Amino acid sequence: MPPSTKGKTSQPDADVSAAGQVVEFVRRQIDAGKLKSGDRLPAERDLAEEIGVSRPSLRSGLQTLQALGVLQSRQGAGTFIAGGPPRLGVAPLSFLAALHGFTRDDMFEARRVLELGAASMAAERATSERITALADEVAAMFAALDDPQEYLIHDVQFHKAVAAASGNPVLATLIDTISELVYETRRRTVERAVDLKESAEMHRRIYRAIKAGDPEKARDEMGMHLALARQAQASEEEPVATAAVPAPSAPRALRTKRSPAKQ
Amino acid sequence: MPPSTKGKTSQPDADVSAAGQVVEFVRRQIDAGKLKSGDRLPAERDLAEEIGVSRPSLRSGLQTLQALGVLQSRQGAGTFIAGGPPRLGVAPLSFLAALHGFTRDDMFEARRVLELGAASMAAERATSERITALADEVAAMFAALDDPQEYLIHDVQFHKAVAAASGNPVLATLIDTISELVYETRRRTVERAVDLKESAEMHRRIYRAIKAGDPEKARDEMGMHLALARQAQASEEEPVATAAVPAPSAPRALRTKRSPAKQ
DNA sequence: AGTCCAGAAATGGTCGGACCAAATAGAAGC
DNA sequence: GCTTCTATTTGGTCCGACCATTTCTGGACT
Repeated sequence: MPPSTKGKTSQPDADVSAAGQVVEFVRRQIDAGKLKSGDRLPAERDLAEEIGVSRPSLRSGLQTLQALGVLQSRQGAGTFIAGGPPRLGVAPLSFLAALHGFTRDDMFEARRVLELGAASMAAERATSERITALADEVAAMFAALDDPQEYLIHDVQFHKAVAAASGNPVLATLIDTISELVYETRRRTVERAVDLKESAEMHRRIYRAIKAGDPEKARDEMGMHLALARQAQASEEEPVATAAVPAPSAPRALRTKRSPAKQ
Repeated sequence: MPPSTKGKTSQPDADVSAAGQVVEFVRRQIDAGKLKSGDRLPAERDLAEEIGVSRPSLRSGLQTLQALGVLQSRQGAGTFIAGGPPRLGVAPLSFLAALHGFTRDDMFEARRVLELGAASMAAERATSERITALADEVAAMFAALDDPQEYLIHDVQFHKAVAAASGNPVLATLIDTISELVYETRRRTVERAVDLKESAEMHRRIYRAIKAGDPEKARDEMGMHLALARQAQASEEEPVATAAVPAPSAPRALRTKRSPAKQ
């Protein structure tokens, strides 16, 4: 058990488990530029041999990477590095919320902080392309005043566009993730939220502030908009807290397997 | 299209894969309150039978949950729901950064947005306990002016305390995650960062603004502090690719700053 | 009686092989 | 040339076995 023979330059993150080796291997390939977005990995059987682990172990590692959103497997086709825009899964946050009782207000507030910052930064440095994208979404919103479903799509798109206009991909990714989580809980109650005309006007004011390069105003306008949005959302609240699953299925006997000696 | 007729809270996300069933099963148990932080899951062999999948498939699902930070397994002991404070792993963001070329500046900027919001919110609603915790950290920092390592610990602790004082666990978790990622890359170059005395004074000013209940001032002070911190950090820049692999130094244009289209 | 330790049991980790299902590529037929 | 069908590739699932670590248990020792 020589603790030093591992002369590798690896971080203290010395996970020597088989699955860990796989994760680290892929990570190295990515860092070295040998694997990039959209690339296809070797077949599992080949990769397993190359890394020096069994196929089950390899799959264990790939499973981890898949959970992290790094990989995506398609049966019969292969395993690929995730493509498309940077995306952080909602699962981690969602589980965290369920375990620690994060409320929707908490989520919304965090989103508010992020979006306020994004709006401010967008006003400071948005490129003309980004600003055009914002304008397009505002126009689409006004054009969809009589179609709530369509309106909502462009509402979301507008906020994503603001996040993108901030020029910071980390911020944009975080906003996307939290928004998705917040949005997930209200999908049903779309229409009757607020007066769409009023809402569209607010978005237009945000857009104008960003275009004018006024960070404070952009932040304020976004703040007002979110305040109203949250209020509207709160009015349709329900006890959607953690333990609200309405008995999805039979009251299965769960604890009857083990020996009764316990407890 | 037909909105789920039932009042079910289940998403349209109908993953019927074996691993998916496991994840969903655990999720339900958590939502229903049958599993909570620190609890121990049944043995793999029992759980597999209960859910109705094979053990390999069960392990696949557990692997996913482990990657998400929901579970933690200990050989010989069992599998447990993650305990302790809410924590979001750095792995997802870290991989995303490696894949999409997020720069350290991007990270720092996102952190800045979050911490500014947290400081502002802390000033608005921090409880006396939280404020006391802040005071303790400030005191510890002043007491460690001659011990950079110790100082850094309390520096980090102070920022975590501010995040906690915001009263928003989502925000606090996000800040913790990003901070960890930012710190991860500079652990080595600790001491020579800045004048510790000056740094401690800045933290004290942040603390005072929060205690005084002045959101704008708290935000400003935090902003000034972070601006300086970033500047100091930038001065010790280096090729900080994640792994110190010899790396054929990919001639790709990946390591460049965000020159295109920005600013 | 209390304490300590070795062996047994429980439990997660790894492995090899086998078969199934989906997707793709290439040959056969029109 | 185009379509269609088959064969190969590839990921998904399962079984059974064995290993490594931890925990429990029973007995021996003080």
